[in-house]
Amino acid sequence: MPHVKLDPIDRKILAELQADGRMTNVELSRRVGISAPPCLRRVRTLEETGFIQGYHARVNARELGFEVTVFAMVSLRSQAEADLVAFEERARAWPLVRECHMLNGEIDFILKCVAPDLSSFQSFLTGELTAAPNVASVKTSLVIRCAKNEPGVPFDVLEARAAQAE
Amino acid sequence: MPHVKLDPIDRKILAELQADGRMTNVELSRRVGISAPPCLRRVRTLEETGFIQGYHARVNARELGFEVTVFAMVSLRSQAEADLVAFEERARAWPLVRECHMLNGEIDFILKCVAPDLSSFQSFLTGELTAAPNVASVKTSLVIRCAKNEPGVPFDVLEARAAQAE
DNA sequence: GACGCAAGGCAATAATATTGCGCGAGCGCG
DNA sequence: CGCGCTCGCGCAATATTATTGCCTTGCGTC
Repeated sequence: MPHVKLDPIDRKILAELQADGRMTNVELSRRVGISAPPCLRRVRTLEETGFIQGYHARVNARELGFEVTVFAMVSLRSQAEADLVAFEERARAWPLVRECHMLNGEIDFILKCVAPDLSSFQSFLTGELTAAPNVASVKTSLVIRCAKNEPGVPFDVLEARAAQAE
Repeated sequence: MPHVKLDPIDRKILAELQADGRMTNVELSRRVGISAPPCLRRVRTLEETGFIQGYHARVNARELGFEVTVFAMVSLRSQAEADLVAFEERARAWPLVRECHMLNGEIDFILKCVAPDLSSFQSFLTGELTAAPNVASVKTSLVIRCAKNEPGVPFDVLEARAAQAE
């Protein structure tokens, strides 16, 4: 059931919309080489089947006053499934936490956080995160600068693999 | 120059477009409470001033065959600026690396990587990353599961601060 | 070769984006 | 106070785009 086969046109559509989510359907159809109506039908299908999960504007966090990005490495006391889930739910409820990934190894979770400034992050850290139940230790690293930020999928790698599959 | 003042309508526009980047301008104007033409003019201004940096479709990496996400913590031998920049440029060129952040503390960089499977990640790890000049050590953590992934800005926090500023 | 499906294109229509223009509110100054 | 300026809104007209219906084509099967 997983991995319904996509043809090269579908992959091109995904690549184009990942790069520019507001491209008009006319422009998109031109780029992928078919006319507008079937192109739109493909896009709708990709949305319905979950290949496209949504569209978002990327906003400039710094300009909006979120000067600080921090990665927090969290270790828990108990790794029982119920405790892991409890922590995940807590993480989802914290607005400053934008991502929460469960990891293997020493560290149980890595959180990507944003905050207006260092002091508001620190009050979150001491008042909420380290104070949360079952949290054993938290190590934080401040982001000095961001050299690359391209969430999504490397479509060039995908195409290379698709060519292989021939 | 930074931090031009945005009014509540602008912030609402940003919040709505962050949540749904393909919303039509008429729907957006309805939600923020003004008519379509001035709403579109505001959006254009937000784009030109860099508050909106782009629009992107969020695609399902797993469905596309990228089963593996890994965080790699990289330490360099030299932290001279030229060497940091050299590493950043290398990171930008690796397709599997989707994010590269420079950190304070022990670890110099954290990379967020995706790969079709573990073996292709490991070949990247041993063949490219640890083999790169100036790389002293790399510690990797496999993502078991993702509990939260909402890149962007918490607009509820932003509104709370804006209310404070009154 | 006939049938049926899947996918595309064309043409018409509906919806949306975009532009031009006039209006009224807020503001600084005489 | 009142003039005149500016800014941002809304309305109306137009251009562009999205969407639908329908026909055609290619292809695999029987």
